[in-house]
Amino acid sequence: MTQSISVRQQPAISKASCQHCSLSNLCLPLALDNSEMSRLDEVVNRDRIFNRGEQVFGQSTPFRSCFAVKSGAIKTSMITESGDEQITGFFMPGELVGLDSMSDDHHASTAKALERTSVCEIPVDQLEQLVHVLPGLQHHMFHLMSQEIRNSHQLSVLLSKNTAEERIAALLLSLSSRFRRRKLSPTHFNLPMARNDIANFLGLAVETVSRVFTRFQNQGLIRARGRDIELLDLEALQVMAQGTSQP
Amino acid sequence: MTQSISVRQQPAISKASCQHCSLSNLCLPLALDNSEMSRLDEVVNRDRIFNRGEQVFGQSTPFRSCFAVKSGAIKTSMITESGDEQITGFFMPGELVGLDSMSDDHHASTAKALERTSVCEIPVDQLEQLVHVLPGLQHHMFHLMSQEIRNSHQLSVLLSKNTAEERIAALLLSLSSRFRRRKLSPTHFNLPMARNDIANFLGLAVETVSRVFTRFQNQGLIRARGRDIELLDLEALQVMAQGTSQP
DNA sequence: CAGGCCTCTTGATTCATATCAATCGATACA
DNA sequence: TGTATCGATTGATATGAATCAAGAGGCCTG
Repeated sequence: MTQSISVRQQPAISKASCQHCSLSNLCLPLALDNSEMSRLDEVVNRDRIFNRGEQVFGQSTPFRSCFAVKSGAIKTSMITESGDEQITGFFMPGELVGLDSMSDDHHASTAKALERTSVCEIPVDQLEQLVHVLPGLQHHMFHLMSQEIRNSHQLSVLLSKNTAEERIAALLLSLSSRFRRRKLSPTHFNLPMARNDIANFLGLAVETVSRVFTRFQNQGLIRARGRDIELLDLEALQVMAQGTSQP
Repeated sequence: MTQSISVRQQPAISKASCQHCSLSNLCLPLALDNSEMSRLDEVVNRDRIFNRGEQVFGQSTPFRSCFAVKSGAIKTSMITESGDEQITGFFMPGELVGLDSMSDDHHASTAKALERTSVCEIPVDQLEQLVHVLPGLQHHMFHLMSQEIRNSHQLSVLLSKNTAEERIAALLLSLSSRFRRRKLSPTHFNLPMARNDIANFLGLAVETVSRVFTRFQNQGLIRARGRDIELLDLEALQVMAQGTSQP
């Protein structure tokens, strides 16, 4: 039996300011000094809470704000005209959601909380004004958006070039490095999302995801008990993720 | 026999300025008034020419500039560690290439000319400064980058949810609307890219692309002679592109 | 004008993964 | 406490597109 004491994220004793937020070195404040940070503080709508499954915004929602994840996790997806969902990203604490919507007056995607999640809401009109007086923030915004493009291209590569095993290895490693970034264990963590979401994101059937997990387990690459995941052989996973196309 | 007089794009009698460029209503100047445009003019490196197959930049190139396509066409791709290419986008006149690289000091992708192509080079450090004094341009840059994220997400949807036929229909329609935007015929145009590139971009084998083209032709949806394409039934293509998943 | 080299097309076979079907376990529910 | 519901797993079968193989049509080059 594993300890089943749920290690809930304490909502960080933030005095409702970026300065005191434990994520300030990951999130937007990363690019700012203290005085600049307080400018940002003024426009941020702190601590909006969403329960698992609740929608942060939808494709029909007018676009007013971006959201920084504070705790929990969010998935974004596009719902096609024929009604099915394609998950386009998972967002963890310190990451910014909604950057794909800045080219329109309504959101380009739907964002849902994967678990109980708290976010900081950042109104875009105020963000744009702020960016205008804080060159560092502007640069950082370009950086973030560019990163987002790159991630998405990377996803395209995964979807069109890689096998089921390679895709799943890549996802596990991506999650791992994001946990590491937050100074959490990169080898033992809880998946914030269901198998279903993984399958959808990676363009696979749930059954395939399940099979690959058990295969990985039999090969001694991981240990998986539901959402509790342990990566036992990072190197092997890295090799796997890269794909070995040419002989 | 079709007229084989090649309708080469005249390099627009641009007096080397955005004001006189025929693309000013599509490209960056879109967001600017005349005085602002001349500021942009000062930083743009005009009329760099690349022949078919030549590289505009590569993944190892230090990132200094974005490029606006003036005539011709460009493909961008990511080369994976295992050495194979995944095309991430096609860029036509009036479109901006290189936005995925603003988060790093080297390019995130490789850009190659698909045919003889002229581009305007825009040094990023100067662009960032300019953006800082021209709020309209800043807004537009956010818009463009956001659009790029959206496009890429759209590609992911295509790759993971749609059949070969649906993907190809979608690509043809995307090209069509981009020709329309430039006031060219949306139903009769020359593909700037080879079948190979289409296949790669859409995550298919060349043979599959070829087969789908002939199938479409037999169904009376298109007429295809090599790169010369005529869309005969836009509506049917639209229906096809959306995919009919649920019964 | 012939030869060589691409690009594109067409046909036959194979394979990875989807789909269909059933069971199991856990959590929620009343 | 039993029952309904949902998520995950496992097995059997079907299939869309890849791969393998070969030929056809252009286009350049010597």
